[in-house]
Amino acid sequence: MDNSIDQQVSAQLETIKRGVVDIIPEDELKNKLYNSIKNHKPLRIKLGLDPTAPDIHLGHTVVLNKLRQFQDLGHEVHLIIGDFTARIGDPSGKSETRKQLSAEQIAVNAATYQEQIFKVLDKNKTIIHYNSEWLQNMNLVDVLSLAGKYTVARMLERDDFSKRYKEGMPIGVHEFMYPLMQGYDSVELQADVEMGGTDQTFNLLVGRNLQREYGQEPQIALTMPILEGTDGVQKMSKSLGNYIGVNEEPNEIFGKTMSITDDLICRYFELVTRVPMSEINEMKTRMEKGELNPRDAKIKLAKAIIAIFYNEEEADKAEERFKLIFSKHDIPDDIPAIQTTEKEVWLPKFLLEHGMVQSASDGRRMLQQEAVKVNGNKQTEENLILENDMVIQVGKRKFLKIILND
RNA sequence: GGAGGGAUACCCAAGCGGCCAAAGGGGGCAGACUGUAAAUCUGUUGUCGACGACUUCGAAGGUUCAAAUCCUUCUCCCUCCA
Repeated sequence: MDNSIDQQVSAQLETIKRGVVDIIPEDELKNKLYNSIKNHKPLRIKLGLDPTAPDIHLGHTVVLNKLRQFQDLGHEVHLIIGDFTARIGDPSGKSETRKQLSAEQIAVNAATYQEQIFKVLDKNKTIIHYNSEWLQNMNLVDVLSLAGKYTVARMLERDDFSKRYKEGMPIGVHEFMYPLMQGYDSVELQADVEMGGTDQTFNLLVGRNLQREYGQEPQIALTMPILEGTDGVQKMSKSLGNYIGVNEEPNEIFGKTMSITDDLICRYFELVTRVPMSEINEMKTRMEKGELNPRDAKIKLAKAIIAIFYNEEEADKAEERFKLIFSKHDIPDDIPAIQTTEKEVWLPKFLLEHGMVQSASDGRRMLQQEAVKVNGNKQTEENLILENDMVIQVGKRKFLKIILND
């Protein structure tokens, strides 16, 4: 073996191993990398996407980030939109019936998806496929031949299948087809590596086995951790409301990042940013020694995240605004302004009309709790005489500027 | 097909005729504090121009001076047996 190639392999491997849970098997990946470098042939990295949930959050970017690293190392990323699977739907009504999507809906979702994905991925090094391209045209003979390559016993290795089987819960026969379809995607693609969260491990391994059955060199299964949400306990998901979305405003991202628990800081750095590991480890020891205020580490983290989805400039602006409001308790200058001709208002209703409170009752409570400020002074009186350029603040984060029209 | 158990606010969960706009916990919001929208502590958490009124305890009826609580029907969930 060539020494300089070996060095390149080690270097690539180090980047690749950052944050991963499992590389199955690592030796084969080394070989693939070696051959790739030697023959100047990029590896084909696969990721399957379900076009049902078009809102991407930081949790999704963990995998995307890894793909980006592969791209930066010169490899090819192949995204597979599972339009065929989504169109069939999953009628096994047990847990959350998977909805059947129309072709138009899938197209819309896929477009939204891509727009968000390319905030992380390099568009020029990404190839998009739709699995209906090959799955749609299979006939029953093809399907049975595919099914024949796997056994029921092996299917039952999958956790949720074996669990449901033991508990006497129904398992639709077609459900066995889903891992096979996903695995067949790898065959069509001749994938070298397939990525996924740890929950995808079984499916990734099916792909490996199928490729072997079809006479191909099997893919490497590479799994990434499931990221905890801003609460630090449960996995990040939209329905739990503990997510940071890639499409959110820089100020929102900044604030939400500042609200994560301290022990999540390094994990976020490792999994969602491109900050070098050496730097992260240094911050970690300095925080442990008390030399580095976790708050400052979080500021750095928040800026790094914004820089990925937007740019450095937006990151700086968000930081400035945050410091102004929370550290100096000042009033920012880019607050929403409303024009009005009213002179005197009843605040509970007025605040409600401008979306500052949930209801008039809520508004009253805010006043009672001394959460309302007018031009920086506490306001407890329910009636207020408006003045031009007056700034009304509810809580720490909601501001409104009054422009009086005569 | 048979037997039983359940459905209460954003979520979990008490209450089983008046003292219930409904305990407790979680979450949310706010205040204090600080290192920050971390942690901790405190308050608050149906609506209404409001010491009162109105709507709410799976749905619809009924009994009662009075119903989340009792009765009837219906819908949905769960457990056991066949």
